[in-house]
Amino acid sequence: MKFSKATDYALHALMYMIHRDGETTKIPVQDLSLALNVSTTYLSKVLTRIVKANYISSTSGAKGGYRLQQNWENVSVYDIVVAIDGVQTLFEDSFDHGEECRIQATMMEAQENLINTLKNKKLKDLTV
Amino acid sequence: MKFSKATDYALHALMYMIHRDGETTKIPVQDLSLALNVSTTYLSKVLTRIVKANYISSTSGAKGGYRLQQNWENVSVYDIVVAIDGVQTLFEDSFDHGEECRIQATMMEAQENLINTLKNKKLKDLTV
DNA sequence: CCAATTATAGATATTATAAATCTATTATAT
DNA sequence: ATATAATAGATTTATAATATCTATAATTGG
Ligand code: SF4
Ligand code: SF4
Repeated sequence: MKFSKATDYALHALMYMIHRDGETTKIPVQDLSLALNVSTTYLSKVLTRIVKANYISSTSGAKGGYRLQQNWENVSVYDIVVAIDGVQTLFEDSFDHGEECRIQATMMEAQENLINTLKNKKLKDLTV
Repeated sequence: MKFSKATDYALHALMYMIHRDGETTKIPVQDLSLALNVSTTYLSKVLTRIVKANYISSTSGAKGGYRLQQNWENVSVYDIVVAIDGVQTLFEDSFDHGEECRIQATMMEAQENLINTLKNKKLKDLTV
């Protein structure tokens, strides 16, 4: 019942990028790594997932780096969580007696509330 | 971002006890273990935490076993989660820049929503 | 008191997963 | 061509959850 550190790193890297230059400049992982105190290789691996999910872009080579996409303002915290950790289920029913079960239903409801909260928070909201 | 299996087992054991006899009979872990298909030793270890939290009682020796407390109806799903896994934080801030941070605040809010949902579900509600 | 039954405690082992590193490769600018 | 930077894949390390094992303590009934 814990978010991964990778998600933590990703969110912070994004916040750093947002505060730095918006979507104008390419920022090498080196810079982010320094700011967050995380190894370049690991952070790069994490950010690659955000690239794959198309919330940031990347360019290799000299003067390359990561850059926010135009749509960044509408990306939600949940989007990032999913990009990093995939779609998670809070509750893994060890037995599963079917739909109408109250334990399952309760956990699902709790999970929905959690997810909706995170869906409703856009990255932009985090900057205010 | 997952509830533990132990919590799963505990909830199911409790449901079993509730459906069996309410708070009248002592049920040996053997029975529960059989019903849930979990080893007696492990299940016992899990249930001991529920005993410690005072939601069920236990008596050793022949004719012993676990029994619901009078107050079981008002025990919430969250109570069980805490009894098993302790108070958990969904988000471990790797850096922590303080109170006013929006990332932290968002995660806290999401966590609160999750917890409140589980607090509002009593074991009794699960039987309906 | 004795034997059977049952929970508990503590140590240990097993498994699973996340976190991190390392190496090699590919892409780009100058 | 060289330096820079991302990516991929393999591998290692760390951590926590899950589970088992063994010994001990408590209770019942004879
Ligand atoms: S009681 Fe509900 S949660 Fe438990 S095994 Fe059955 S379906 Fe799953
Ligand atoms: S930005 Fe917020 S979440 Fe990130 S380290 Fe600072 S306080 Fe923590």
